[in-house]
Amino acid sequence: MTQAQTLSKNQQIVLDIIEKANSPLKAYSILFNVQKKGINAPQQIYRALDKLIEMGKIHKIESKNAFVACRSSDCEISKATAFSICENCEMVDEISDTKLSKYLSSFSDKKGTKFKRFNLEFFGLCKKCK
Amino acid sequence: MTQAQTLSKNQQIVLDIIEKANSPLKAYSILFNVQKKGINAPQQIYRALDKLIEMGKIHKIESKNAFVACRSSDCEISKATAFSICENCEMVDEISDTKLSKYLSSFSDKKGTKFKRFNLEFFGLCKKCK
DNA sequence: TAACAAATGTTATATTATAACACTTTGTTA
DNA sequence: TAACAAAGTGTTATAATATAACATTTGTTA
Repeated sequence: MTQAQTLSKNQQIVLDIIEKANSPLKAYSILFNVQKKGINAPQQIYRALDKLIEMGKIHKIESKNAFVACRSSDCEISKATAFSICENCEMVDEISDTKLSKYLSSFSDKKGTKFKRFNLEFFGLCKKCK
Repeated sequence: MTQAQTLSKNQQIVLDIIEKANSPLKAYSILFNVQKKGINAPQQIYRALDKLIEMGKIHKIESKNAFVACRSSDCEISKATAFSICENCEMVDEISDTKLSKYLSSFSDKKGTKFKRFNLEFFGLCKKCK
């Protein structure tokens, strides 16, 4: 039973912007968007981003240094994330596929080592760009 | 039949260093290591890195902004890469698992879209750190 | 309400990566 | 082999991404 998290002011501002966006946002583009709200420094953005990631509210797209809102229920606090990324228009979709998620969560390497967490990024062309 | 690639001077220098390392190297740490060899600027490193990635000689670990030599034959010009990353000591191993590679290479999302390329990063503790 | 944890605001700086331009070397082909 | 194109090099400058450190405020809980 996870406690419903209440967000701090800056966390809520940053999350709102990311949720409204339909593509991944970069930290500095978030910063430029919130300067009217009194947030002036990168630190304030990065701190909010860190907490939102911890809470599983957003994910970082590592290959793009950009952030998207979590749309999945599978990934439970970002232990198991998968994305499709369009190489042309930069669009990113979170992949929510129980079979894939189970397969990778239970994957172990040749030494039998299991892992706590994974992040998978697929690249190709989205429907529009094909 | 792929043509054996001959490397340029800088490409060879950078590749040598990455191959000798037993953990991922960052661009600027490569730079500091080769200044005695007359390479002075980040550009020179990044250009070599880009080409080496294109050739499939090295891979970028996206979550660490670091580079490792390719030890796999599965990944054919970096179309299908998977790594295990120790959260404690930062060690990275390339995962070479035919089944995993086939499964992910033929994966398609719910709209039936297939992808050209993927990168998978697993996180956990390595044998030493457990 | 005292004590502690979490979040904030701020300045400064570290780290990662690319732009732009002049020049050289290498490879191709007429 | 001369002429040209393509790839690579060297260099200066700067853009983009991210963290350190510290003083203060807010929120929580004993």
